[in-house]
Amino acid sequence: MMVESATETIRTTSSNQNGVSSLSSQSEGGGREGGSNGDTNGEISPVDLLHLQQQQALQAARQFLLQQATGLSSPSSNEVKQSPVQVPVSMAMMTPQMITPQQMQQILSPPQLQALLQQQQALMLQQLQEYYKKQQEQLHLQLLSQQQQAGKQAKEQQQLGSKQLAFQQQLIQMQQLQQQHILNLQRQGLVGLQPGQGAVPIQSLQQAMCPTDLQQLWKDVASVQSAEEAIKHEGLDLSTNSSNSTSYSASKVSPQIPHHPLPNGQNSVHTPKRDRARLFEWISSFTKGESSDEHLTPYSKGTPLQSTHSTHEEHTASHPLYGHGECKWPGCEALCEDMGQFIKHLNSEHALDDRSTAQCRVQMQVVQQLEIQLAKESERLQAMMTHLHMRPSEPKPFNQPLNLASSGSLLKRDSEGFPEGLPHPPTSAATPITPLRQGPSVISSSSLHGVGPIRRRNSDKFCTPIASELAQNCEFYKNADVRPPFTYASLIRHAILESPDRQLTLNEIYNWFTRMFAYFRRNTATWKNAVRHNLSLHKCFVRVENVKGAVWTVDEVEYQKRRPPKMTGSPTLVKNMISGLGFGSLNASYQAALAESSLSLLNSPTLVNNSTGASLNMLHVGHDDVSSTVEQVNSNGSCSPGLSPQQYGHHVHVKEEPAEMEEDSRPVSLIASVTQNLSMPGDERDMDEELPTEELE
DNA sequence: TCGAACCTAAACAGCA
DNA sequence: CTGCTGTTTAGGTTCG
Repeated sequence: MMVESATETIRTTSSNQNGVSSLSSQSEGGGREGGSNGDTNGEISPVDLLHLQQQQALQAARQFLLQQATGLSSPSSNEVKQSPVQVPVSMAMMTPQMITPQQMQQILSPPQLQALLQQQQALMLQQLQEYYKKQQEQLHLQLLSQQQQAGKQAKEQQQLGSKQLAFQQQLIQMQQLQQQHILNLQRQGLVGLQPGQGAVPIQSLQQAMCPTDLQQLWKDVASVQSAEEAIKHEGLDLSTNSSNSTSYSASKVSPQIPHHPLPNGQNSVHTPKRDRARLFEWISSFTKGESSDEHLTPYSKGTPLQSTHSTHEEHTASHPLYGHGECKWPGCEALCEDMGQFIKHLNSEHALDDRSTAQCRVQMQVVQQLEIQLAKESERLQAMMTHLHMRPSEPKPFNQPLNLASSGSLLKRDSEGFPEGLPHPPTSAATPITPLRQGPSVISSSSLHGVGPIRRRNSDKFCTPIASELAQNCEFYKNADVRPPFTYASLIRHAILESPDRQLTLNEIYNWFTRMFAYFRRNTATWKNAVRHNLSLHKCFVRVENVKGAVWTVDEVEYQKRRPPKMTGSPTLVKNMISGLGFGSLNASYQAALAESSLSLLNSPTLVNNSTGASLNMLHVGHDDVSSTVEQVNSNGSCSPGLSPQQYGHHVHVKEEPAEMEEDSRPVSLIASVTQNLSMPGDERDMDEELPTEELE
């Protein structure tokens, strides 16, 4: 996705600004120039011509690089439209160290980078080939014109013949040189791929983009420049030189310098002097911070780096290119004892020359990629937030579970059905999303309550166990008028289990709701009715007549049984959960969640062995482990610790039983309770599937 | 499409 | 009579 758009960006930039045609037009200009030279100065020697051609070639190649870099700094409208958050490269170039290779490695995924680079490689190679082709045509034209001249002047025929021969030889040499150059670029990764070439050596880009490699990459750029210098100064002799100096492992990936043209579309057949002057203008416009300041993003604006840089970098106490006693120029790492030495080093080694400029361009490219990536990620974030109805302007809590964000009803399946049993993504249990949420100031809109119920089972099912979720977000729910992502049943159960005696009166349940959740401080009639409804409806809630009145308890077995663990939703999740019992390399919080999940899973009747008595005991033990250990650990601490494990599940099916009966039934086994229950014909709820055998089978 | 689970609303009864 | 508690029914949504 990102690669697509990135290349698209490049393409649009190129097409908009004559990127592709600039080379050809340039070579055409060069051709005309060479042609006129040939016409007017027939005396020009082939060697001079060749030298001129070479210089033109070098100049064009350099210009080509410059155009790419310049094109980056002037994003087209498409780019702007495409990535509103995009940061202009100009200011990034001022502080090349702002985005380190490590950061780049972190942000850009290797496949993305690789694909992008390959695209750019292909494009660049294509253009280079095109350029060389033009050069060859040019030479042929000149040859032709010379031949015509020769035809007119038969007198000098022989001389010309030898001249032609020499010229042709040089032409061949020139072609070899060009091929060598392309090959050389390919080796260095600057041009890596023939356009039609499908198979690309898949190398680990991550490895390629590790800091050391990036440094090497910088050095490589420098070597390219050196090679070009060599070409310039040594004429034809460069081939061995450059290829040797750039013997570079093909497995390395160098950053591709895309072919962005000059923004003004100028042809670049300038003399080197003029080119440098323009280059200096171009760079100094950044270093002076004139135009770049308006491009500063909130991220970079006002940072120390930026501020020091925008003043006068050479004279500030701290230099963005200087740190830890060494030069931070990409690929340099020269040790400088003090700032003065560094300044000296900077001025001598990183003066305004082709190499530094090329490095600047590469850095710009790096920044550009990062910006594209940032824009993409920002877009994604926006889309996600929009999807979750959590636009940044909205004061809704970020930590709000997905389901309740959309409507504001209780979740359909909560941790109750898969109660603390299922593993949950570390979103709420292990990962610190919490800092992102907005906290107590969050007051939900009326839409939260006005809209009908929207429940999502899945998130409820596999997300957070109520205990850990509540433990983590206790304060949040207390203050934020946000509907908790749990079912009434799970909340009631949690409230009861959290109580010292694991039993609550209805009013105490009400109080727990209002105490724990700001949401339940209004619309009391509705949710209280729902609570009562749930208490009555679910068999897992057992009403016990106490001396002080009726209290409600939880039949954990029934609760677990109530919803058989349908793990169809995420088999791998279950698998991982089970395999995660080893708790190998997970972090502590997630281990806790896993432990909770695993224990709960063990409690699940479907996973327990089927022999009645043992299973029941096991059930009890395991279940108590979950409830007393996990729940208490994970709850917000209000649980009373003094309860014996056997207290769970003892009040099973004592509904409508007299209080003393309940008291006596405490030590009684579950079987006894169930048997008792069987004798109650009125309780139909307990009749279906309540037999112990069924329960355990 | 169907069933399960859940939510909401409401009717009703019993009791203090 | 009122309010609380508890039960039951009905209708709706969501999801597998």
